Amino acid sequence: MARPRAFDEQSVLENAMNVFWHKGFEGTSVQDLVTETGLNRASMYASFGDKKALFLRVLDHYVQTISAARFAKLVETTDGRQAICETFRNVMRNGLAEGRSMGCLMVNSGMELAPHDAETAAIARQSFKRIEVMFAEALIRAQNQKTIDSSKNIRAMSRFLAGSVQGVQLMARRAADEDTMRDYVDMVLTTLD
Amino acid sequence: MARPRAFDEQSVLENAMNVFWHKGFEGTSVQDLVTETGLNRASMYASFGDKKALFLRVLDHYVQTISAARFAKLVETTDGRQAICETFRNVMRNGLAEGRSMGCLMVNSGMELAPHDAETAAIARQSFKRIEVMFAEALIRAQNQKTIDSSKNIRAMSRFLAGSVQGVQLMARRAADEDTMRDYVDMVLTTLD
DNA sequence: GTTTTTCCGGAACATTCATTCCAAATGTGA
DNA sequence: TCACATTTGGAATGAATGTTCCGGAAAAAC
Repeated sequence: MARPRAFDEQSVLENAMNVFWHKGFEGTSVQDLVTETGLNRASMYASFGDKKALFLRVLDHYVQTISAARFAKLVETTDGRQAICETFRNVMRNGLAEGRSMGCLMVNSGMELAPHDAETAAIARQSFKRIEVMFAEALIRAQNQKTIDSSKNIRAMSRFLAGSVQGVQLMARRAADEDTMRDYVDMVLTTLD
Repeated sequence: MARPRAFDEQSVLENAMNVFWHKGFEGTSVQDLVTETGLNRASMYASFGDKKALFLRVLDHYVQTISAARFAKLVETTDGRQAICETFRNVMRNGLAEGRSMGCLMVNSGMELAPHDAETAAIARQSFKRIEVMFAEALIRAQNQKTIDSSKNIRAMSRFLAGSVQGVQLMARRAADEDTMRDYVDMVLTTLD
């Protein structure tokens, strides 16, 4: 048949993701991508299309790997209240751990591109909605388990929590100190009482 | 003496601010600035230095005008609790009003540049701190006025409120719908109870 | 070993980028 | 009115941008 690809698509996406995540879309040049992925220019265009197309692939990859891992506990943990608490702790821990301030690629991209790029705006909006739904489901579980009050407004609460988790990502990107983040998260979680 | 300037520095800064605010630092080209300010290329470099220097001037201008106006009620309103509530409503109203999704230039810039640019990172951090202090002072007032419980931890609360106000700016930039923003803000304000 | 199909390396492309330069224009003070 | 100091317009700079193209390399199938 023909010569097979010398690169692994997943690991190329992984590397490209790190560049975009760190530098943003506009801040990343095609040269950066070539250098960091080790992939040849021509191969990149042949396999992924232009910069924008690659970026969208990267965004998808981010959702399926990083984002999925970050919110895994939120859907898996049967104890609804614990699911929420652990998710916030998880996001905070990640934010502090990732050496250079990264935050969340989806939040960053939404902020940078949403105003000019309808495509990215739609993806970010959808991503936000999904997180909102996950929180809502955890809240319903918690109400059934009697660990949060039944009078709480699920929709308002889930919107609040989804917004707040983005607040944590924002602080992480700006490399806020640990104390500030911890105070913020603790206060968010008091709304469950 | 010599030929006087044909432009007003303040209005140039105003126009430049709108461009940076809308498109971000990397997304804004010098050509954009020239076109939008109507100022000549040479005059721009002579009066403001390079792109980065102009950006820092713009950031300062933003703090002194937009940001100051946005948080005016927070320091002026003697009723501490009302000051906080009105500030959130104010920020939300601005976020919804500014046609194209803008958010807050300081938040946007912090997200975009903080990881690579220490100068901007420091300015953003300082700006965040100032807001935190304003909330703290309003909270203390409120405690003295017995409109919030004296057992509340001022430092944690002020950090939470400062973080949350940025959450609102984030939603505004991503053009979240009004209902979602309102639910979010209402929930933030319940923490005062 | 030849053929065939794809991939890879790197040069080449036009465009845009931030920045600089210079001559002409301009208004002020003498 | 004249000379001076500074701004202004626009061209020019060179580097960096995203994208394409082509000849040679590589590996599977015959």
